[in-house]
Amino acid sequence: MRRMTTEAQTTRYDPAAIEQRWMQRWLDADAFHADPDGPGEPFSIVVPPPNVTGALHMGHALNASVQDAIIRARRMQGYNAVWLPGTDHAGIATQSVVEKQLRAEGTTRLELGREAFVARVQEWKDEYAATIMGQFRRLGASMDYARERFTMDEGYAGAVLRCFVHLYDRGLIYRDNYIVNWDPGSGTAISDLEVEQRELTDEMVEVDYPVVGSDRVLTVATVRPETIPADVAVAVNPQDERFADLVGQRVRVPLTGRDVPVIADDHVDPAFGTGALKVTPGHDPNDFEIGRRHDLETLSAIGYDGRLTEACGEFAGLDADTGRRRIIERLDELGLLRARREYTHSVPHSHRSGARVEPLVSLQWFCDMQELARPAIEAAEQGEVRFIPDGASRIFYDWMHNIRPWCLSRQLWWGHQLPVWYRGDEVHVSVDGPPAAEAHEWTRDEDVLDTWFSSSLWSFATWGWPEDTASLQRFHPTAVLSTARDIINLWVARMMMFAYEFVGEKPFSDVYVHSVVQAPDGRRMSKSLGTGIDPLDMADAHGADATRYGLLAMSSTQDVRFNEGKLREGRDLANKLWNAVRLVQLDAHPETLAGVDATTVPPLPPSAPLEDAWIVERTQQVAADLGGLLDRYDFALYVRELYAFTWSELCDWYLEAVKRRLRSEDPAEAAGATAVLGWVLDVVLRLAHPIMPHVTEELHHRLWPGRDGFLAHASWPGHTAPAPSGAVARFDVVRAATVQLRSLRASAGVAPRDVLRASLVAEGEDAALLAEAADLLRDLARIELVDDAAGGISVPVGATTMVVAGLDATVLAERLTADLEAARGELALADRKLGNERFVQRAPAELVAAERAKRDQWQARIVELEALVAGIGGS
RNA sequence: GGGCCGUUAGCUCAGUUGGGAGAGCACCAGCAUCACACGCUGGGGGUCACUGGUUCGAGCCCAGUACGGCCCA
Repeated sequence: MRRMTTEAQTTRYDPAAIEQRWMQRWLDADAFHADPDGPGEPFSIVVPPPNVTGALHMGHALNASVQDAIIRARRMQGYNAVWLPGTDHAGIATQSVVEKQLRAEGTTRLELGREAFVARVQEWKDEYAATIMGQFRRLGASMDYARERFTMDEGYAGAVLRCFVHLYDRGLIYRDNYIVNWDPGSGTAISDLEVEQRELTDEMVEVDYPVVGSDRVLTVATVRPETIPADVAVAVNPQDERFADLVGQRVRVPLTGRDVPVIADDHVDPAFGTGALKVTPGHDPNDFEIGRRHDLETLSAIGYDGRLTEACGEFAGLDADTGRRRIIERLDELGLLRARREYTHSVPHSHRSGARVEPLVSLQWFCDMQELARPAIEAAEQGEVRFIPDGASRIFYDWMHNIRPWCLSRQLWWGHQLPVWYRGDEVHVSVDGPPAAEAHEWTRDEDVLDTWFSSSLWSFATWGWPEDTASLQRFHPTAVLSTARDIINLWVARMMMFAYEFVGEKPFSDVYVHSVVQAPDGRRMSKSLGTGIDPLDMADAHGADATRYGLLAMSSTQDVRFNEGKLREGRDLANKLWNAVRLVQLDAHPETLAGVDATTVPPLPPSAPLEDAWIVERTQQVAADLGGLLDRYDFALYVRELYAFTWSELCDWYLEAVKRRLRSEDPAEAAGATAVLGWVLDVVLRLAHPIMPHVTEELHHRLWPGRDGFLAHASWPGHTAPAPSGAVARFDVVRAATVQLRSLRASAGVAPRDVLRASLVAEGEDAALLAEAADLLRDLARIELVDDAAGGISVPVGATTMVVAGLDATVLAERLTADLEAARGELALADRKLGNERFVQRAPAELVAAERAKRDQWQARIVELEALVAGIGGS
């Protein structure tokens, strides 16, 4: 790898040029390709395939950041790491957007015909899949792009049909009549997911149903009188004494002359309406269930065109709204209308067309799920598949324990057409269809499979199943699936069921459920409300690294509000690293720098400067911490510790402390400083790389132009936390003293550039330590230690006392008096606690002892401060 | 209507097994200090939603209330 530039860096990091250039280099070098025969333990991730409907949103960007952080770290750790990309055909959603496009062009899919329409959607898919992959690359996602899959590509489509046939042969897939969400706007059935509830004000009417063989009437409340012609029963609650004697009798359905039974069913709420419910299994999902329980027939009053059917007699052909008004008028004329009033309720509408959903019964293919669910439930219970955070498993169990048959067929053209053919009453199910000789006699089922059916094969079909490929052998099961909570049941659970059924093993070991990124107002980001924020815009504004950093910093086990400030924090951190490297480039000892290696802790002689011993120990500690946080999927803490260490320890303290030696005339001193500083930066860049791959790769090559290969392939600095050597505690004493002295100077109004003379008067460990650290005090606190600071004032610094010249006595007295007040407050607190007998008796002994020590320390401190204040006052 | 989660500084959020609250941003004051003004130094700011309980001790455990969000019906 050649050095990219020889001139000094600019003072501000500009991600725009650098990010795109590195992704191109990685791709040109095939840096993210993993071969099944490659070295290392396999570690694989399959991306949750985004819908080809549109572009990536903030949730995708967060998930990509999570997966890339994981896969990059594992790659550096020596695993044979592979991240497989791909997209989902998203049947209903994609068909809808293309149909909308056709409408704008003045045509429809029906005019186009199935073949031409599918070709048209394919064009859309090609365009959007390319866009999506480009967006992943823009974010720095280290996917094995040559492995890109699509849920309808040739091999995958074959796998899908094979699964269907297998489940059919096992008797788990069957055909049945069922009520579906019919969207009259687009002329198809739609899934529950495509339905949204809207509040509407309709009219609730009460209608008399005469009881047969009696002069009584049963009054029924309904908002859909136009479905009366399809009534097959009237239901009351079994506990409802008002109607107990009517159960088992028959009533006459108005307008039709048909008699139907009065039945008792728990579903009926006695407090709702009149307490009597007209049962119309053909037009209401709840009624459909009641119909099944009571073995009722299904009639149809509304057709697929949204108009009243022949069953409605004189009203046939009217649209539902007109029909409703006319039927109410007629009921009124007949004297059967008892009441009418406004009624506000939720009404299902098509998310796509906006039309009011018409529940209708039709013939659908179903899959029985109970048997498939069992191994998946056991896997979760036995910890073979783990959910992180653990709470996500409850969503899984709730659904799996109450699993219902899955309606597989969709009345769409975009998707996997069912491998089902009909000839009269005969049904043929196979991957290849009926024998060629009689092919013309058979008609293929028009419907396609629910998109989630094909998604359920994603963990294994992407590696080439049903072929027994090397990749499948090596990379399945995958290591972790990172996904959103709302598709745990739709997708994750089904992947588990299918993996056990078809490949006999789990699809993944861990399921990491990431946060939902909400809009800044705390609600879900919404396109229609205009609260969506495009992650690619953020990458353009702040850099992809900053966007990744920000999203991971926001991530949590809770849902989170989007906070652009966190992205700016990432941008600032990138800039901080950039400038730390700049300092090294300007000042470091070149030959020494070239010899640095992150995986080898630099040896420190016993005489090594305190700051070196401190930063080396802290760096190992942080490397160990971060490794653990990654294993626990705690990305927010990872990012926070990385930031805090880089900024508040490495840059604020170590760089400031080491500058003097770095620029020393003495080559040995400069080399010693470079060896440690270079090593720390090498480690930090590696630890930051999974979060901020571009800037770290760039800086790595700027610092070490002689090194071969990418930082993306460099070894992980997997240091274990060293036993405390005391260096950290000792440096902390110097650090605390520095802060105290700076604070004193500031409150005394001493100009920052003025160097104050000071002498140490006290004995003891800390005094000796500060004496040794004279250089640090001068550089960091601008305090020059001298033997005798004539005319100085005594001030407490940590556990010792210094005489500092050049401080204003009055200001200092105010300051010390404030300290004294605070100390008295602390003493009072400790006294109160120790005065509580029950605390002394019941609290752990070491805690009581600690409290006593605290009290003694504050007491001594007060005595000292009182003396100092008196001394100043007297001078 | 059912379930899950949240409420901590002006804002966005941390807070591991209960032992006297932290970060970033924002704010105030100072600094053109030779890596960085996307910076440096110092500083102010919290009745941990509310009520009650358990405990020597509660942001943390328990019960209830209010408000907000998400999922399901």
